[in-house]
Amino acid sequence: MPRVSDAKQKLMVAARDLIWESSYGATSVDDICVKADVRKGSFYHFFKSKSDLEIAALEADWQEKKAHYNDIFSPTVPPLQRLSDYFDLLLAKQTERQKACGAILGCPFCAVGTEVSLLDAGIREKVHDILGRLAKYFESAIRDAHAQGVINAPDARAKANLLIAYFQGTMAQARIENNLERIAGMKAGAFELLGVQPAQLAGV
Amino acid sequence: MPRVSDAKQKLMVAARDLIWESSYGATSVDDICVKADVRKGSFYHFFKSKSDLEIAALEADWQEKKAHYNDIFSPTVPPLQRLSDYFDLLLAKQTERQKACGAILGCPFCAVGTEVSLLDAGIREKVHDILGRLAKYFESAIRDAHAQGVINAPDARAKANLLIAYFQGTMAQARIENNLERIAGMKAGAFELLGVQPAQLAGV
DNA sequence: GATCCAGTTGACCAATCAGTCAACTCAGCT
DNA sequence: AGCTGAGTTGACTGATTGGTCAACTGGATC
Repeated sequence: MPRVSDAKQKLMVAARDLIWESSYGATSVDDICVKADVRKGSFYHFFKSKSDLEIAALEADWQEKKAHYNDIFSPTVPPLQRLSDYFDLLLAKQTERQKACGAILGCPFCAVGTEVSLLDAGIREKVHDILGRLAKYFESAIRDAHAQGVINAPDARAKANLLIAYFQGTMAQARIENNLERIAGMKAGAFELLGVQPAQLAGV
Repeated sequence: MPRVSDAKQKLMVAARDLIWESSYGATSVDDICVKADVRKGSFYHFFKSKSDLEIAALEADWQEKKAHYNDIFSPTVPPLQRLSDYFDLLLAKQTERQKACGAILGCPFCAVGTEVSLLDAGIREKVHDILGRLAKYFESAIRDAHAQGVINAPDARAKANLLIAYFQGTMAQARIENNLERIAGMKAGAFELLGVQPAQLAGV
């Protein structure tokens, strides 16, 4: 197999960043190529369309995050600690991005999903799929927390849906308002939503 | 003042519908003009840019909704009844739209806000402003409910933020998943989030 | 060193984009 | 009747869009 190329990866990273920092519709294939330092012909050698690239880029983005999430949501960690660690990581990442590009970007999956779900079924399904995977982490943490008696959530799935919706809504608000405080306050909001007693939070 | 024209209104309605049913970026000025049956020159007679039209269309959309909301959230209505009525109206409107265009569209303000908040400061501020006005309805209903002892929410503002975030997140999910059930289940989720005792819901 | 082929290149295309403009229409006013 | 000016019209522009293509490159295999 002659020639090793990192053009495909560079295109996916460039697409993720540009689309996150503006939008899918406002990001052109040319923009992505320039940022990735890859010529247009190479773009269409690796991806059959802009939509095709975005689907691959979303999956690659998730795969990268998944590794961290598997650590944070490890069953060896107390369930409320998992959620606390997750919100800490999220705040750190958003703060980092804010420093780099001057704005709060929110959730890259939800943002593009909301934008193109009525235009591109492939992207819609990919985003739906990825958000479903994220929900699984929340669900098992909630189920474990209920089993340990630190929260009352007989229906873990329903409670996870509540939490995920609150989470996504807050991320959307943070983006629209360009307001990091929304994200900073999310941990407290999540624990309030879960009905966590302050006593349970000692050391978390 | 010679000639009465409804072109401006027709353009705003067409823009709201087209952008809601696809996206801001994917909706062209030509599309809007065709749907409104107005020529391009007239468009730029009334609005100085596409962004300018969208800002006006968002405000017009809110003004139309505001009248209904003032009825639903009237202080003469019991506070939990207000919320219940609001979620009923929301479900009815989304169901109606689904029949008309075959998809769940979610919140028109949040969708466009998420899409363009990093590209267009004018639209971002308008969306931010409108979502803030909506939050006021929730806040006062929650404050009244707390005062009457039917829920426990000493900080009505914080609880309203929680509810609004859940609401917006659910609407985004409904759009991404094209799933009416998310909206149908939102009333129950909202009351669970508020910690409403089932006994308080008799007749609601 | 000939062959192979994944990867690269940049010119190219038709379609579409937001926005412009000068000419035109027509109801109300004097 | 003639003027005024808000509203209308459709052709037009230059830039940009997503996508195509034939020619080319260069490391690996035989």
